[in-house]
Amino acid sequence: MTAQVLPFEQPDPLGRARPGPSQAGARERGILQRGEHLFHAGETIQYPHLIIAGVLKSYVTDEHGQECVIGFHMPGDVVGFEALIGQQTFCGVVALDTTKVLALQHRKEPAEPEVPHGPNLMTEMYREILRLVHLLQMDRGSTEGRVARFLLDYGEVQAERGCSQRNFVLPMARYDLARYLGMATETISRVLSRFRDRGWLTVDHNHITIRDAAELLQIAGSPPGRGQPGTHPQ
Amino acid sequence: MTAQVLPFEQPDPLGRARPGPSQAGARERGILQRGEHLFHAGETIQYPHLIIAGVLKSYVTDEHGQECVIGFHMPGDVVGFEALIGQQTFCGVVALDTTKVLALQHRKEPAEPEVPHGPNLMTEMYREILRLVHLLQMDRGSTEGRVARFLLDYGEVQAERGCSQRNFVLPMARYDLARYLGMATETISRVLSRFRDRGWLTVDHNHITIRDAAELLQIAGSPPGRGQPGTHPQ
DNA sequence: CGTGGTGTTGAGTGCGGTCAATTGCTGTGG
DNA sequence: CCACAGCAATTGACCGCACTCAACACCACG
Repeated sequence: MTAQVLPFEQPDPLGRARPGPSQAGARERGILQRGEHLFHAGETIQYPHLIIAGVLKSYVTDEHGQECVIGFHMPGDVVGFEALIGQQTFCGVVALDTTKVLALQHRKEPAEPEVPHGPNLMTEMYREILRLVHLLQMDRGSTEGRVARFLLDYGEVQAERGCSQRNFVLPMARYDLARYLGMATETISRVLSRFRDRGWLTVDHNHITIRDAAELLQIAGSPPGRGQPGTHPQ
Repeated sequence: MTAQVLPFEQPDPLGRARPGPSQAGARERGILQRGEHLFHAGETIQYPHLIIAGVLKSYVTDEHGQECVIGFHMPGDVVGFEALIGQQTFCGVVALDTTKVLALQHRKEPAEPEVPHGPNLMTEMYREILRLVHLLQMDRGSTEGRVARFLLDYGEVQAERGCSQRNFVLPMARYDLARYLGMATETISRVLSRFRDRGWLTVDHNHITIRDAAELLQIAGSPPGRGQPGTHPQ
């Protein structure tokens, strides 16, 4: 890590956020309450931020006010790499829960030694591209396929963090999940209920336990439209 | 431009391509016939390529063989920036028409002067991210909205090239367009016919003339589902 | 002239969206 | 401690958009 921690003293580009219940001074220490924005779309930011704890979502808003969730960000992720190339943020980033972030100072000296962060930033952007392509691909499938794929992917992320791959708590609301997967919240509910009825998983509010990953994987990438041709009743 | 033109002598990672009708030696000079691949997915490539003439599409293929078109690339675009960070390509790139490309040599000297291409590559990747987010956002709208948005966007690209913004020839087949916009080819046909019947444009095979950009813009980002609420009968 | 690829158009249907009612959880005040 | 309001999530009813299947038109080939 060549980045250096700053005391997180952004002047006040966050003033637009609702006057949340957070204690004065909490935000300056990098604490965000649920619903508070880390960045707003179009903002010019100083530093990328490392997420210490909590969850954030990044989203864009279309001309009709509909929000399109681009991604969820967990502890260890870095958001706001636009700071490193002097671009405005193209999406808003908001806390889904109480969240702690850390501003990362980026060395700006022109005479950069060989591979300090440069490759890191590039590979970070490259991974972002891969993530978006993956999301784009998901969008083409059926709603069941999208939800199944999301749950499996989320399980893998959890596993990478040393948590259970099959037993986890979704940190985001149905609405956010729906906006991420491109469907209605009711459809999320229905699909989860369907999976539960088939015995593929158990659902208790946001607590998910995967019971049959094989079946989920089976339909994870299934195309929309009618199911297996030849299987439908006459 | 700090890139240098190479005589395009890729050994033969392209051998997998179908034994196209191209003359021997044509490909070595950077000429691709319709259907020939510039890159295959998973390939490790040496240099990014500048497109001189023609059109390419980049795509990924899901586990069911369905291809998902990520983008179309026109003269002036650069594809294959993975070469600069030593990554494998994540998507295939194939010519939609006779195409001429140029391999760009990338200086690898560690002591890079200040801003030779570094920012260029990064901003290139950043623009790719923006493009993907835009595409993702489009996917949420109705089919009419997606086609309208595509035509308007394509017109703008044409205008940037000094061509007519309202009168152009689409270089890709209906199938590719459908795969790009996430719909069936029949739907593309139907939407274009509908636009034509409404007098918004004229269609002659791939030759499009936009006659009412305002109307197209109106529905460009319209959400799917029923039309204007309050307008439906009773 | 036959043939295959590509685009258009029609018929039918199912997935998933909207609308709406109900349930359950949470926090707040009496 | 309970009543109530407010919000999130679930479930049901309905229906329209877009997909599949199918037939046909149109070129560009040999």
